[in-house]
Amino acid sequence: MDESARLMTVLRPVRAGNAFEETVERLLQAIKLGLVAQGEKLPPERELAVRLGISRVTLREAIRALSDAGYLDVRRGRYGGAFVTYAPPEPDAGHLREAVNEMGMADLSDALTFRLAVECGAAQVLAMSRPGQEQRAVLVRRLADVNEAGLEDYRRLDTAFHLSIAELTGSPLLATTCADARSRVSDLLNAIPMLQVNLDHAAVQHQAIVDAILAGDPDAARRAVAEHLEGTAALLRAFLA
Amino acid sequence: MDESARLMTVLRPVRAGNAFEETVERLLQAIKLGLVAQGEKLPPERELAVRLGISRVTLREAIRALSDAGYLDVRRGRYGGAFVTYAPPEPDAGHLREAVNEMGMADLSDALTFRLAVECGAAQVLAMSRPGQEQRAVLVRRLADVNEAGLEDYRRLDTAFHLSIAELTGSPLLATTCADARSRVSDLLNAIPMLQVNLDHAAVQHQAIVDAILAGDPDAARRAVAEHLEGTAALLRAFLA
DNA sequence: ATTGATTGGGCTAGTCTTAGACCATTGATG
DNA sequence: CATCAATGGTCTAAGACTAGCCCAATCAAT
Repeated sequence: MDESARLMTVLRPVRAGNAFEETVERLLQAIKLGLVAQGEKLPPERELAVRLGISRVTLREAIRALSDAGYLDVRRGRYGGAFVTYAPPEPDAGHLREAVNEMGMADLSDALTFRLAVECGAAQVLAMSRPGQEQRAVLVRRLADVNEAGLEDYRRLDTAFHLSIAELTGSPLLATTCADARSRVSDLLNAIPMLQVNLDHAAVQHQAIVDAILAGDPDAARRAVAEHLEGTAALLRAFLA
Repeated sequence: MDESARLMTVLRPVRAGNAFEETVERLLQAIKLGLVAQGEKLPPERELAVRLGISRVTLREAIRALSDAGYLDVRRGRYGGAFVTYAPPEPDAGHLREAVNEMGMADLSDALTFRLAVECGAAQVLAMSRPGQEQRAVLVRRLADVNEAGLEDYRRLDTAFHLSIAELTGSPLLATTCADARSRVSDLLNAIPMLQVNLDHAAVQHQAIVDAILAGDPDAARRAVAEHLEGTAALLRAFLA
């Protein structure tokens, strides 16, 4: 934990891969977070390439790879586009072990710690900021969405709820960081079976988070998020054992 | 705050610039955070290029730019290297306004919010983790370093103290995120005059942070960090007005 | 003074990436 | 059924980036 260790932290690779690989990751993030739901399509290639700051050629390579991997269905012509075909796999301990083996235990622990820190931080900041009527309404709406969701939409709307907390702080940096943190564990979360007991428990914890934020109580918000995420982490560990 | 807004969050540019620009930013981060102090030198080009995952040509362009801008002094031959010549400018309201104008008020607010969230999150996580003897010793050591620092070393050791909290959580993701958050405001912080009153105040707050972490009290840790950073933000605002 | 190891300086051939133009397909609409 | 706008498919020339190699400078050790 000396200076040289800190130097290593900052002098890490400038780029996580080539443009193609990074683009695949980014699109996969949008898909797995449910930002483009099954049946919907990505923006047109020309527009998307501009948004991502890459050439159309590179974007098309990435889309081709995701299409080959079964995440997208690309259709030509007017009203065509790259349609999302991905549906999260059925919860299963095998998938979970597979996902954990792919990332390694160290990275798993890193990802869970990271998520805990940034989501607690976001909730706390939002609670401190005394959100206005409009923001409160969005938060309550997202909570209701999760509670009304069927099993198919649950993960997606749960993600939307969690991300909206960071978004409502008004900090784009915080929003993208929370999205990043969430996407690092999304495959793991998808592997956890959705038992009614757990969903009920989660609903209570979600309510506690919203209550604390609406009450402007950062300590309670922090605690509620920590409890919720620790609960999820415990489920993961139990399911792994 | 609807789905399309969330999509924009994720479908942002894949790369923040070309390899040259990103490399300049990264080196500047290491320099401004004081990870390579004045008079010290960067690792040799060949080694650094590997660490940063770029070619030596691109690295050399970046070093050249920083050398031209007065941050580095490059010397050839054995025992040569790229020596850091940068010293933070004297605190001054002019510098501050300049820095703020460069980044814009929206980005400033974003950066401050971001830092508040991630540093509070890190402190909370560390407090929850019940750090071992060795970690506690590092934390106490860093605190002592700040308190014993002269005016010249204060900023650098203050940075080291703050970053060590994130590092001690054992999460590389969290450590790099906190380093990123800090570097986004370092120019602003450098512009604040170091009055003894403020330093004394900061010392008390630093102590409160360490006490809370050592006591394993995440709420107190969160509160202490929030108070400390809010104090800094208040100084900034006051100095801007 | 000579040597040798270490480090920055520079060149070249090849690959990755981009910008922009043009082609092909689709399906709603008149 | 012909049209047309939106969208994916393809090609090319130019620029960005890389890997690998060799040169030049410096200075401690001998």
